[in-house]
Amino acid sequence: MTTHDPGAMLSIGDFAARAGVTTSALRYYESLDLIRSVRTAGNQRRYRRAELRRVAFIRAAQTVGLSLDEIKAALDRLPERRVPDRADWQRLSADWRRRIEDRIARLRDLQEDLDGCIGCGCLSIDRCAIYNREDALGEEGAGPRLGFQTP
Amino acid sequence: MTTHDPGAMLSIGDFAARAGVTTSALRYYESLDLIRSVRTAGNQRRYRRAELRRVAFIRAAQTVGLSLDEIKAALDRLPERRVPDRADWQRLSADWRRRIEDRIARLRDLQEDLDGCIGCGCLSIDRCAIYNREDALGEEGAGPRLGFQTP
DNA sequence: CCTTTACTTCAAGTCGACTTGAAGTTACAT
DNA sequence: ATGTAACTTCAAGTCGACTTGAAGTAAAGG
Repeated sequence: MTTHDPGAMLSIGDFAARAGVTTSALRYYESLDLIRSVRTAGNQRRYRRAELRRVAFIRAAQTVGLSLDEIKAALDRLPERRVPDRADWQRLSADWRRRIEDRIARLRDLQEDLDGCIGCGCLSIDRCAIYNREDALGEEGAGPRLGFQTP
Repeated sequence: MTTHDPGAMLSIGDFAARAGVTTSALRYYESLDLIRSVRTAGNQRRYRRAELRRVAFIRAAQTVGLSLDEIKAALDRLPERRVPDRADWQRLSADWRRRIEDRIARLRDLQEDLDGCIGCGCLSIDRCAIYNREDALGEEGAGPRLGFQTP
């Protein structure tokens, strides 16, 4: 901690500690315009407490499987001038809840199929429900194919 | 298709087509000992049809968020000599179902929290349930932090 | 026999989300 | 005033799961 002035803006170290992320992650987020900071006379970053909410949103959104690009798109819909209020966040989180529902549904499907397909040791792979679930993979660029699809 | 002999082993191209993955992915899986092939006199790979089930398992497991390392661990518990039977696969899938349940539970928690926390626009980030959900992140090596946790 | 298509290996490239390191600067506590 | 912890930028490294490309070999159809 640098100072104890209650109303002061936070240094990157303090902010990172409160946000539960590393300072390098914060700089990275800022480079992507996900969060903002102001600078001191000596060029150091200072954060408003309201930015904590943005970071919280980013981390939570990530655990639901959103990419930083998608998160940026969501955050960009927040008002520039005023501090986002309850209604703003609610608009965002509605979108989000649909995603969670979606993901849960996918997992449920997979689990149901487990009972009837791979679990049964069947050989009819071409007709296997699990197997034919994700068909639109392969053939388009580099990088991990699976691991987490953000549909 | 190379030949129409019904009982023949499959070339990598045919196998890939049936499995719905690319040939390069198959070679990669083989390099990790996830699947096996035999070689022709001319050093080309030939696959038994039973291997299709392994690939189906791999792909399905990936959609649930397992890494290839974890999948290998699971597959290594299958018998070496005989072709895996219904009981073998069922033993595996039981383990698997627990993982799916786990993942669903996590998402449900997150969704519940959404109703009370970020959605409300609260400022008490330090007490926020979503925010404090994933604390054990940061500080251990490179690579993506989030995106999908395989706990 | 010849041509095409499919295969072989191996090294290097790719993507997202950061981290790490180097070289230098600022701010706070004594 | 000074030591040191915290900060600055920028380039390069990392991880998993593949893909891409080059250079060469094999197999099937005509």
